[in-house]
Amino acid sequence: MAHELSKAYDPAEIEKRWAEYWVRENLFHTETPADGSNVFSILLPPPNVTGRLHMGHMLNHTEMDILARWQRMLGKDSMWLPGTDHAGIATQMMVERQLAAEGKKRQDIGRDAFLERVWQWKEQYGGYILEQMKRLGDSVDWSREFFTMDEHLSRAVREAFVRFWEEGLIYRGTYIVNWCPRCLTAISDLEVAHEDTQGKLWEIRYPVVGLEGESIVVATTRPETMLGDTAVAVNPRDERYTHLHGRKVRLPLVGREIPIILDELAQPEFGTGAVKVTPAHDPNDFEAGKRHNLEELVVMDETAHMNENAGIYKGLERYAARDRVVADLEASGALVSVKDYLVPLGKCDRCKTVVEPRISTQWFLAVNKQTSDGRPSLAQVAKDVVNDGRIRFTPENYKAIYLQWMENIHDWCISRQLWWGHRIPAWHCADCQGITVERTNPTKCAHCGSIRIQQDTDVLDTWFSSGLLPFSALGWPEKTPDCNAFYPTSTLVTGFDILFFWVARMIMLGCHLMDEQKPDKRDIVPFREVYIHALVRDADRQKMSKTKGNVVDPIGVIEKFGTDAARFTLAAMAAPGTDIAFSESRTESYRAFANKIWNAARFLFMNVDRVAEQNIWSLAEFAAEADPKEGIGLKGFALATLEDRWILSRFNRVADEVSSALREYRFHEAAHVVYHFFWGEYCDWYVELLKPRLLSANRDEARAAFSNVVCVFEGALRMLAPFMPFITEEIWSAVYDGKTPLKSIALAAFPVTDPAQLDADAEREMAILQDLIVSVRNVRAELKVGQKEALPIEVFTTADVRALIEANTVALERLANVSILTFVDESLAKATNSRATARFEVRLVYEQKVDVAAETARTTKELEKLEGEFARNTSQLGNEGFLSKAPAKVVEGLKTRRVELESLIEKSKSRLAELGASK
RNA sequence: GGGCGGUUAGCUCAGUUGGUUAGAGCGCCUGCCUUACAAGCAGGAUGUCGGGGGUUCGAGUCCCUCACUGCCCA
Repeated sequence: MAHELSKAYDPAEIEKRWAEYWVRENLFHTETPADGSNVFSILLPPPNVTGRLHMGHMLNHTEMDILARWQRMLGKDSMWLPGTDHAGIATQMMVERQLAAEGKKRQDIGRDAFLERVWQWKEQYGGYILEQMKRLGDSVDWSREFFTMDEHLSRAVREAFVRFWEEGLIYRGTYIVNWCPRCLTAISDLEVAHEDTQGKLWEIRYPVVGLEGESIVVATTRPETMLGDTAVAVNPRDERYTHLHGRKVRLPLVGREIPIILDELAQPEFGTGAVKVTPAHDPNDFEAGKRHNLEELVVMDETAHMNENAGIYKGLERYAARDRVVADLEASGALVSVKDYLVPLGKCDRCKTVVEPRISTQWFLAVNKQTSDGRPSLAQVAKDVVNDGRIRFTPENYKAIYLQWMENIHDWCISRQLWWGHRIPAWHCADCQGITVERTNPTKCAHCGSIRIQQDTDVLDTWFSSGLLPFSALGWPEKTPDCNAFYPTSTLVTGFDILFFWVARMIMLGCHLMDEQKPDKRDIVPFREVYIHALVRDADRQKMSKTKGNVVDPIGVIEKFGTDAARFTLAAMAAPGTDIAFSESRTESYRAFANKIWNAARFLFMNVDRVAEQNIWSLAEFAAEADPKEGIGLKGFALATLEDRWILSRFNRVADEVSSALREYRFHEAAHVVYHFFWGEYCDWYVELLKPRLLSANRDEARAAFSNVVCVFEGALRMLAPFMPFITEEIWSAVYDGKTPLKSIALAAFPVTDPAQLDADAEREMAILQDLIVSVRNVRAELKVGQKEALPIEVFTTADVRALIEANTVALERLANVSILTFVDESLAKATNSRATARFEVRLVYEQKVDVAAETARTTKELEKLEGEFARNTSQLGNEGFLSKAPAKVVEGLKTRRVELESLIEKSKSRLAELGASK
């Protein structure tokens, strides 16, 4: 039979099969709808082609997949767009490494041949991470897969560049930029990681020209740059130097005379209050240099070796030069002191080489400038759309972080001196030096008509192209049906580490470039919501890092516990704003959950087979009734007993709780709710209560029971499917004996609350019954009665609870192992082997008595707790302010509780007295 | 230096607008191979919610302050 499940749950086999099936069937392809009114669209943060899946990806993908599947099951046109990023530096480095193994450099083979090699590399290894994504079960639309260097995406990059150029927002200029002397390229501010490093502070004496014995002492952490000093700055308010205004100093070692300038760059409070100024090698000095028209004397080359301007130091690497300069300063007596000093060193994000500020000609995107046609700046719009709620951040505090960053943003250096990437579409004229920027490759200079033009050699920052993805991947600049239907995307799920790199840039670029396509200005944003997820750390809360060796490999976790368990673990731990301390013990427990689902299915199928043979009921009857596209409540559920009414009500309530949680990205809550419902309610109580009816000789009763138990089970599978897509797919298919009405559970409907199926009475009554059963079990455990020994019990209670219990004696007998149930007319509070609650008192009829000492201790503690609560209750209810100000509901609750407390305290006291007497 | 966060059971973490008895998983203790599940079942123990002060009828939740700690930016 098609619903035969293997005895042991084996995720590896199941997951492999379905992962392949989903891809093969193109199951998650979404046709483009006419408009975006019923769309849920989400863009995958494209992993680098060089990338390998890590735990951060798995969290990120799990969350997106839960959202995408949930929305799809809610009937949305759910489209999750996958792709990879060409990752300029990273990819270029991979191929350079290959070349190095052959003893070659990229310059040896030339640009064209090199790019050929990169493409080869990409074809061969670039799809690795996409294959890993398939193992995660990501429900992406593979038919729309993109690569940022694809032709149509490259065209979008070019169009964006040309437009910005035409609007005056892209400009070329000579500025001081962050330069990586190893990668040999400029990098943006964001790609520099500042790190406090133990260094030194050298104080150097610069003699004042024409004033014998006078000098200025400057402090520096980079003495080698003194070779490029073109001034010394003092603060105009600093009286220590007033008499030196207008003078010059003589640069030690070099002998050059340089002016003393007055500038706020020098802070009187700091050290001697005087600073050396090296405009070509420090960003602040560069600014000061501009203010004072100083010469920008470059003393290093692009590889951070000293150049001819450094005189005798020429050819030395910067740190070797530093040692020599310091030694020479010391020898000449110009060195005043050396102190240990914590230096905030900027390092290249990619290769950790210390960044060298360097003057060079680069391309920039102006972010604080109005466009030539009078539109507000990119940064302004990017702030507006967040301030006015067109984009919403979760957790909310990222809004402030984002806005603050946007407030202080500088122009973006978008050119990189790499070969791999989108080459800048600008042509330089050898005759008139003019720049030609066009949509199609020009053949002559737009300014002088010369044909001696050459394309700029730089490429664009990778983030420039990824910043366009929310629309370029949908076909922009064309006004495609995809742009119409899927932009703005519904939500963006990503980590805070790329909040500025990527999220902020998508907002700037998206709002600007999509403005013309979206008449409703609410729709210009690249996404309506941003969910920033946490960091996955190791079990000890340490950041995972290769150097620490504590990196958890997601594929390893998947192989050990299964994808479903790994996904569920991450979901269950993904509370917004809180880092995840990933632990295998948690994963183990969620594999146990998967196992529980598996065994529940086996149990059902085992019983189904039995009754099918007797022609009582079969799965075909369920399949005939089922409408898997209908998500409201449960259809075909027959209300017969308390547990039926209860589980139906709980199912409906939980459906709503899961969706509410997911709407607010509270993945952990959604996971917990569905976990507890399936295990703690469906398995532990409903199935247990239902077992006798499954075996019932009464045909109608048995049929109703089977129908119900399978009905809820199938509904629960649909509720679990976004979290655990594999096991639910496998079992759902089995429920239909392999003849599913839809190609996948992923296309079925997610449960939605039917208010008519909520039943508060049933839930309240069930709680009493559960309480009674647990009380009996509790006393049994204390008496150490064997599991198999049935005992008579006596119950003292009110008429309505009595009626409730009488209607459910079978349940009581089975689940509490009760032999005979007797109702008595007198309180059992004092009786031995008893338990008292506010609704009933119950006693086990058993000659052996409980451990009096242990029972006394337990009851004493209970009494203390009750009395504590009673005292608080009394003081609150005796408080005028409370009575007049607290909501009526709360006051009523406390009053009801007071009556209960009085009764419980009375019962505990008499119990204690009785125990004392029996000693 | 500027900004943001965290401190709740042995461990890792939840706790939505202040409101009745602060929860989960793991771990721990006791008893069970009850034929769906030992990856299981049943029962149990465990918290001065970092310290101090304040607002309030009422504070784990809001404010101030101190301590420790993490992150981002410069």
